[in-house]
Amino acid sequence: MPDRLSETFSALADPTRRAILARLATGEATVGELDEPFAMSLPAVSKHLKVLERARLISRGREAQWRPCRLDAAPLRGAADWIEDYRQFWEESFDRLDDYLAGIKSKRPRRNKNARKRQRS
Amino acid sequence: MPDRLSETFSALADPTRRAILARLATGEATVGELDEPFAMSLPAVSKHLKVLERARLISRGREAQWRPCRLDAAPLRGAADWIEDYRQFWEESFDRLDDYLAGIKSKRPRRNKNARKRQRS
DNA sequence: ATAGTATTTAGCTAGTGAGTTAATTAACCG
DNA sequence: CGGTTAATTAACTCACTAGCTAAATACTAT
Repeated sequence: MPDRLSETFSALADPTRRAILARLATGEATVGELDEPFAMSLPAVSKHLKVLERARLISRGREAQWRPCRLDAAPLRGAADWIEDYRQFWEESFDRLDDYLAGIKSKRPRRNKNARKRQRS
Repeated sequence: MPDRLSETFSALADPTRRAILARLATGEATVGELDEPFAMSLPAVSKHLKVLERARLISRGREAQWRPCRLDAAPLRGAADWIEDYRQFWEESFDRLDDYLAGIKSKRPRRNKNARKRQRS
C-alpha cells in the first residue's frame, strides 16, 4: 500500500469493517464476538481484522486463548483532516442549490457557471 | 459496490485520485490537464476519472472535444459524518498518552484498562 | 496426555483494481 | 474530404481482495 492515508480509506471502504469498528467503539471484543452479527465465516472476519490491524485502526491483546481487539482511532484523524479541506465545497453545493431555487422563484434561472472557480481566487 | 459510503471511501483510497480532487478544488480541468502531473498514461487517468464519476465525486461537461471535469464534493459529507463519530476516540488516545506520561512521572504507571469501555456508559 | 475452545493459516476460487499499448470515437479545422 | 487533437474503449497483464472449507496452532481444563 502506497501511503498511510490510502491504507486508512481502503480499510474503511468495506461495510463489514466499518461495522466492526462501530462495535469496538462500544468496548473491546474477541474475534468470536465480532463474528456473531455477520453471516460470514470466522476466517473471513479474521482477515478483516488483519486489514484493520495493518491500517492501525485496531490493536490486539492476548488473554488466554482469546485475542481481544480494541479500537485505535488515531489514523482517522488524518482522514478527517483530509476531508475537512473540502468542507467548503460540499457546503457550497447547498448554496448553489439555494441559488438555483432562488433563480426559479425570481424567473431568472441563469446561474454563474464559474462560481466554483472563483472560490479559490 | 455495496453502498455509497464504501464507494466514497474506496474512491478516496488512491493517491492519484486524491490528487485529482485536489487539483479540481482549484477549478475545472480537462482530462489532458489532469493527466499532466502524473507519470501515467492518459487512459489510466481516464479510468480514475470514471471511478470518481461513479462515486459522484466529479461530474463532467462537454465543450467541443474536451470533457471538463469539476469537483462534486457532496459525497464527502457522508464520509466526514461517519468519521466524525469517532473523533472522541482519537482525541481520547491523546488523553491516554497524557495519562501514561503522567503515570511515569508520578512513578505509578498503572492505567485504567477499561477507560474506553466506560466511554459509552 | 487428552479433549475442548478460540483463532489463524493454507489453499482454493471468483471478482476487481491499476496499469499498459493499440485501436476507436468525437469534434474541430482547413 | 482529410488531418489533428482530445478522450475513451478494447484487450491484456499482474496483483490483490473477499469469501469459502479444511487443517493447524495456541491455550485451557480435566
